[in-house]
Order: sequence, then C-alpha cells, then structure tokens
Amino acid sequence: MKQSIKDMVAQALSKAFQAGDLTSDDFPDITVDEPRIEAQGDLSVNTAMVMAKNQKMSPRKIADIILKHLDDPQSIVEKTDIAGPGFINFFMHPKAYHPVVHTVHEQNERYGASDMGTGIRTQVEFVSANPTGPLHVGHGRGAAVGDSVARILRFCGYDVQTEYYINDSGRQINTLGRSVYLRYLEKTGQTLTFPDDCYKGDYIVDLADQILARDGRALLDMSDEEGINICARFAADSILADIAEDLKNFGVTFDQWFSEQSLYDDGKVQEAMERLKSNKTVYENDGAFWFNTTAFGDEKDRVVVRSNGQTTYFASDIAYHQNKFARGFNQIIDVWGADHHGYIPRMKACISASGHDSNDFHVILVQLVSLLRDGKPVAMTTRGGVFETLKDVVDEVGSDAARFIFLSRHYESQLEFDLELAKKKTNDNPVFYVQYVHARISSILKKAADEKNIHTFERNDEAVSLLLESEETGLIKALARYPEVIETAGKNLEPHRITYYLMNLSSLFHAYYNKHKVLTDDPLLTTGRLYLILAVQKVIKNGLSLLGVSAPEHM
RNA sequence: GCGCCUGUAGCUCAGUUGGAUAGAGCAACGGACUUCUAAUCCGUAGGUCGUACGUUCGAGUCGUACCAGGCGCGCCA
Repeated sequence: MKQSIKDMVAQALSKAFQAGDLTSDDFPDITVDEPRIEAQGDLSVNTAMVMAKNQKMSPRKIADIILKHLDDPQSIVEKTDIAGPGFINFFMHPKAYHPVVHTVHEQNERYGASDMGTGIRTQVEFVSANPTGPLHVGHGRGAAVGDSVARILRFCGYDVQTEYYINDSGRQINTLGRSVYLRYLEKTGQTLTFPDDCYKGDYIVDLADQILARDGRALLDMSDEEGINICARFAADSILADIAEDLKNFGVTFDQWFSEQSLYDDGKVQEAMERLKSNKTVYENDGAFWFNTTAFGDEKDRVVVRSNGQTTYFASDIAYHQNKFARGFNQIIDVWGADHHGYIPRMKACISASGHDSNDFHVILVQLVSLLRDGKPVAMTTRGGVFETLKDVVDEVGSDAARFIFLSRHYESQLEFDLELAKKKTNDNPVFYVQYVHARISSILKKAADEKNIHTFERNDEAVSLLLESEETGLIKALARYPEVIETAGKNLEPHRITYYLMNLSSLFHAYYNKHKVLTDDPLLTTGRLYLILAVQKVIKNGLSLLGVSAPEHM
C-alpha cells in the first residue's frame, strides 16, 4: 500500500518536472507515514516540505503540483488533501486494502516473514547462568527475550543458532562444591559455621541430602579436596539438568550448550592469549598480563592473566567470542543482565582486536525484574538464599503469562511483574486478552461448521469486496501493518513491538466482534467475514508463536 | 568522581527511527449480556513529555548542561 503511494508520487514528480512545473529533478526519498489522526487520512507524504528549499517554492505549492500530476489507474485513492504546512494526505478506498486479506491466506504462516537476513549467520547467546543455583525471574526475562529474538530473526530469514554458555570452569564450581560439602558434613553430625562466601540456598541442602543418599558416609573417608570435587561435579550436573528442565518448561530450548571448560581443555584460551601477546594487544606488567582495551575506547586496561598465573573470566570470554566468529557466525548477539553493562567496552575491544567488526557484535542488556505480589514487592536476595525462582513463577502463573509479561516492555525498561495480576483471567491480563481473540475465532469457526456447514475457505473476491464496515477496514489495515512490525522488531531486536501490535489487533477484533455478527443471513457476507477473521486468527497465532506463547482453540 | 540505562496521565508503559491536535492498559466514573464465549465492548475524565538552552520548516524523538532514580566502575565471577 505504502509502496503504491510511493510509486504514484514518484511518477507525479517526474511528470511534473517534464512539464516544467518543477525547477529541479533532484528529488528526495519519498517516505509514506500513517498519520495518527483519522482526519489526516490513511497515509501521508511529507515530500513537498522536504523539497521546498531545493525547488525554491512553498511546500503547499509543490503539493499542488504533485497532486496535479498524480495518476491513480486503479482508483485506490478515494480523496486527497493538502494539510498543515504541506502534507499530502491520502484517503484510501476501503477496497484498496482487500488484497491484504488474500495475501494473508496465500502466505499463511509465512505471512510477515522476510528475507532481510538471508545469508547472515547469527548466533544468539542467552541465559548462560552459572550452574550454581536455580534460575530466578531475571534469568526468565533474559530467556524470554533471547528466545523471542531468535524466533523473530529466523522469521526474517536469518540463519540463527541459539546457545547457552556454561560457566563451568574452576572457581565458582569449586565454591559450589564446598557449599554442598559443608552441608553434607553438617548432615553427618558435624557442627560448623557456614561461611558467608558459600551458597546458602535450600537447594544446597537438598543436594547434600542426595549425595548422602547415594554415597552414604563414604566422603568422610576422603580428603576435603576430594570430597569437594565429588560434590562439585554432582551438584553442577544436577543443577544444570534442572536449569535445562526449567527452561524447557518455559518453552526454551537451545541448539547448543557450550562449555567454558572445553575452551581450556582444547587450549583455546591459551591460543587466544598467545595470539594477542604476539599482537602486542596483551602485555605484561607487575607480573600480570593486561589487555590493551584502552586502545579501543575502554576506560582502563584489563587483566587477563593474574600474577598468580590464573586466567580471569575475561580471558575465557575472549577465547569464547573469537571461537564464535571462528565457527562462521557473521553476527553475534549476547543477552546480558543490565548489571553487566560495564563489560561491553572490553568485549567490543576484544572483538576489534581479534580482527572483527565490533558492529557485528550486539549486546541486549535486559533490565531487572521486580517481582510483586498484589502490588507489594517480593524479597529477592540471592545471597540470603531467599528468592523467587523461575520455576516457581512458571508453576504459579503458567509459561504463557510469564513470557508475555516478560515481553510486554522494552528490555531496557525495568519491569514490574505482579504475580497476582499474571494469574488473573480478566482484561487486566494482556495474555488472556490476546489469546481470547484466537479462542473466540475458533469458536465462531466451529459454529459456522456446525450450523452452516461451512468447512473450507477459498478465495472469494466477491465476498471480500463486501467488507466495507469501518471496523473491517480497520482490521485489514492492521493486518497490512504486520510485516512491517516484524521487520522493525527484527531490525531492532525488539520483541515488545509484536506484543503491542497483538494487543492492538486484539482490541480491534473485540470491538468488531461486539458490533457486528460474523454469521449473518447473507451467505456471501458471512463468507467474506469468516475469511477475514480467519486471517486475523492466523496473524494472532503467528505473532504469539514469535513470542513463544500458545494460541488456544478454546479457553 | 567517571561511565551506562531510565525519566511521558494517579499507576504500569508505548510512541511508526525528526512529522500535524502526544497514545494504550489499569485505577475512577457512567452505560451494554434473549448474543458467534461479558476472559468482551461503548462512553467520560485525566499531560508544562524531569528542567533549561540549542539544532530546523517542525523536537517526546537529535545535541549540550543540569536535576532525580537504577546499575556498573577489582590481579571477582
């Protein structure tokens, strides 16, 4: 639709120039907007204003000239108007939108898909929580965002791989093992003071119980180191399995689980360090090795190998991101918690120093989630061992509601997640509002089948041409916008645009439903309306699937 | 102190990448169920877009400074 207007205006411009009405043929790009206000038409063009300086004419006069030369062979434009400082407003004929309904049906679940990412291999890495404890709601938001971004990019034609990076090397795993080991010792009757730097959650005690059940008191005959080791391996495996399970119940699975330890085992970290040393990007000072990140805009240089010989987390991250590019990805997307934002400059530095374009590396910083119950904050301290896990939330409100709410805000906004609200089955809860549209339409289709014996839907131009109510035109216009919404969401990595779109489309549908009957006495009109709502249903289902939310047949 | 993010209706948030008279949901108030699902709809009310300059035909959107909140600034992960 926008393209048609664009072509028409472009043609008018060149005709006007040939006729001598314009002084310059240096024309700007024509952008077509949808005005917010109905009185300003369906589409508008600001070209006349943009051209004013160049043509040395007033915008309104240029607008006049454009309209004079405008051809509309298919008469899709009902009326035009010059308004304000020089906008040209187009009021489209309702029938101009009818082809959209056919397009939705023809393209089906591919409606809205594009090829803008064709040939671009993209990796989306998200969650990547340490296997030292269960996922909490913050991880849930990251999971929802990462998973949805991956789905959207795939739909936009990108070749996408999702990945979970497992921080399973040395230290934190050791702390985990020690925590479980100490709880184990307590279970066997020893009294001890539990250190502050150990994990205090109940799940640690559970893990100690499990080891006790499996190995009995056998660990008491070993050295502490050995005992800690056994506890560490058992606990990490067990927790990682739980994490995978929780994510699966949340509708999130990964193409790849990537172990940090494997980078050490395969010598990749060592390799990366040697390469950077020979580059002079990494240099020695005070017995430690430093990455020259300031040369790439960071505030200060960062240590990669400490003077005691141990590598830092940054070192393995460098190797990891080099490895990502080595695996052939052209574009790398990391989803991080907002508290890691200070890490971005050094990662960009590492990408650049490794000979890649730091513009191919995107970080989605997901802001914190504050969990509420009936409007009051739920305490969430990881250190103290009291927190709301993702599993608890998903068990309580369901995966659909949780995902939809996580994706109902821009990821850079802090999010308030009210548990009671998420469980409500009313208008307050946007998930049900959207899913209800899908269920309602299913219900109408069922009734059409049962009572009117209508089972199949084939293209019927005559029936669709009867869709002239303003609510119908509004719905079709919304359907027409969908591909553009997907494209913007993909380009900006912003799933919430789809969430908002779906709520808007749902609102239009509910209003239509309340005002007009779909199943009428007029068979042709009924056919047209069924065809329309079926298209709406397809788009709703499609959009929900990009968010990872189900589309129920009945509720 | 430095850096990043945020600041829009009473509350929670959008805002088509610089367009016209700034939107939605919730809360408040008033209406609509003999119905294809009332888990819905219709209406009313609600604003100095944190503040001040600047950029231009035009600023919620871009720039600078300040104010407020959150987060980050280790040879931690």
